Amino acid sequence: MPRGKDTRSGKVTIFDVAARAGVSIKTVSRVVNDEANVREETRERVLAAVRALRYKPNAAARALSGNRSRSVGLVYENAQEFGYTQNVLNGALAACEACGYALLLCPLELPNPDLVERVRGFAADARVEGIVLPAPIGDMRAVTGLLLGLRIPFAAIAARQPLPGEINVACGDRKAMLALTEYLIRQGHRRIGFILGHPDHGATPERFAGYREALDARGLPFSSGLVRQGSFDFASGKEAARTLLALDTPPTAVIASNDDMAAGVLFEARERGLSVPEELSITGFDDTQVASRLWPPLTTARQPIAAMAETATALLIDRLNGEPAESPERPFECELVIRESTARQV
Amino acid sequence: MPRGKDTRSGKVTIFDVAARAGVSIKTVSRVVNDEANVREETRERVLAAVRALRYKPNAAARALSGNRSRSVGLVYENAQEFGYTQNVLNGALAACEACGYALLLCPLELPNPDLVERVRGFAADARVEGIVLPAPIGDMRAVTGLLLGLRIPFAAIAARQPLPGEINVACGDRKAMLALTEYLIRQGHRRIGFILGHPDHGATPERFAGYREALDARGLPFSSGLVRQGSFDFASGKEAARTLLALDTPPTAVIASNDDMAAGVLFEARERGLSVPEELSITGFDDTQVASRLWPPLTTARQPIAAMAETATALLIDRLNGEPAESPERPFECELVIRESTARQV
DNA sequence: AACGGCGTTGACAACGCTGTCAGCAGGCTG
DNA sequence: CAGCCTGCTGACAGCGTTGTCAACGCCGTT
Repeated sequence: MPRGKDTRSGKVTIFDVAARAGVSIKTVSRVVNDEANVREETRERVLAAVRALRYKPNAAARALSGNRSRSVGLVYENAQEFGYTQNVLNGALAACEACGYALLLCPLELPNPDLVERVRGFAADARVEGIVLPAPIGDMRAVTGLLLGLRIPFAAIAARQPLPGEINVACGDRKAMLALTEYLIRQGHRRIGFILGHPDHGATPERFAGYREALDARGLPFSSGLVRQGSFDFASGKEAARTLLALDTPPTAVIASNDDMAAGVLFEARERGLSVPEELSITGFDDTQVASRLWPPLTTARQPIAAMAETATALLIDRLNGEPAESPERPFECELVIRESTARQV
Repeated sequence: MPRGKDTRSGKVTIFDVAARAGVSIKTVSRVVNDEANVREETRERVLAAVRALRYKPNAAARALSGNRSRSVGLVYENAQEFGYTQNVLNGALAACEACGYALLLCPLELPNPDLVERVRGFAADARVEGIVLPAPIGDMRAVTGLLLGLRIPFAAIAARQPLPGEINVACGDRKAMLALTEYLIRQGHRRIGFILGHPDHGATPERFAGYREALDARGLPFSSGLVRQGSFDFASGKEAARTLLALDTPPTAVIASNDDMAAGVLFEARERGLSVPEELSITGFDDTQVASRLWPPLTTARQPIAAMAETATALLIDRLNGEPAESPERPFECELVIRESTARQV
């Protein structure tokens, strides 16, 4: 008598399904895993049994037997500013759910001297098949090198220097920043401050390039005195604004490389009693949740972060399943969002 | 010859450890799982072998054999406002990491007609041993009833009606709101608006009770005309403020039951050209990230959400391991945080 | 008629661990 | 001194799947 005759508990195994469909467990396995070489009629008989018994394959047994955990990891920077990561998380979860994968999280406090050991431990403990690396992690050679050595596939989101052959999903930062800057210029601004993002992020030079390109295109002089280094967080935006607004001839507009820093600029402007946008125009980038909740709501560029994360994760899972997954040729597009933090300069 | 002699691949199994330590695999298992009845000297020999070989037990095999997945689920409301959930997530992850558990996520869009099916599917697919239910999920009978029926242990965070015998971790909302309200009264405010939280949240009536208690204690009349229903999100706070500020004699201060709604109140005040705090004092609750990034930064009550989530998760895992886990007797304490969104009423 | 190939199916052995139970000392009790 | 308990250890059988390989029937070919 075959195993698995125990009907009282909620545990339905592959034996129960096989018995009901009148086939061997191997055939059930084939059907459940969508393998070839099963007669159509047999497949349907098995599927009927699966439905009738509400059979769910046991994940642990699958993982053990097939040596595949069906889970991917998300290694992310656990910053106070969570808007970006929130979107990444939603996108990655959506892709995992669609493919029947689990998502395991590995928050990172940066900078972190034990970075490599932490990621190594995560990969070993969690036995993830692949890892999603949102910016700036995807550009950290310590991490990507480790994963390459461990032969753990990964997918980067918005990496600056995507490794050849590895998945990377980017978006048209440069183009969007160009449009954002041109918009300010059309509004009459001539002295436009710029706050760079975190130097490790791939998007940082891209966005800066868009800014410079717009100045060139409109024949405005570039002045490095109007550029400040930031690190994508509120505090760095505030600090950058402090020195920009203390200039003898301060800028009439400030572009922050993301929304969190723009919030810092806005805060600093308030503290100085500057009215926004009348005396200072401010823009962010990303259109995360914070952008529309500040007052005035931020003019910004909407980056489809969740969609990018979903695509990256889906591509990663494809690759794990042996399908040739190429990074999308055309990057995702950003969209200009004009709100009330910017005004015509008179 | 025993199995597991394969040294070339990175896979170190319990057999390798047993061979090196000169014991049976069962003894290695005992040591790794901290079971009793192992001689101290044997234990140390095994531990030495574990370290030398960098042995990590195979999670899938453990799960299959022991019928324990060593993972817990987090079912949460996937709202735009993510500050609360961000803190819950961090706390739950910390507890899981400390105990060697994995955390699986189940975001919920609320309201959701397929709620029960979704949670059922999550529990079945993910094979979690237990589930963490942050507010307001912990008060949804559809969910708790399902889990009770499935015999899946759970731990609630800030449930209004904690089920007897089930874990619930709460904090002194009422007391903190009382202090917050008294602070405003001491500042000279006499007409204080109040925006209720989401009716399904346990904290909502608690916070409201604190507000009323403060009015009573100070001999101020309670007027239901100064109370509005909200739902803990930005938009509901803004809408509530709209009707409060349109009153013939509008309040001089508005208490929002959380920071996100306070952000909405602030936004509405700005749109109406009211200066904060000069013409209107505003307070939030929770002290999530947004509170200190708005301008002016919010006076609020700091709720130790991450610590509560960590405690709830740790208690849940204790219970899963057969240890009698009681909800903490004394609730967590909130702390008043005075910032610039409130001022003396002259 | 014999043969090879292909599509389909099933028997059986892993996968790496934990649970169960039996065995073996050594000390204590009657 | 027998008998028993207690502490420690190991042999072995699962756990529920997938991978491997053999077998079968049917087809077309030689």
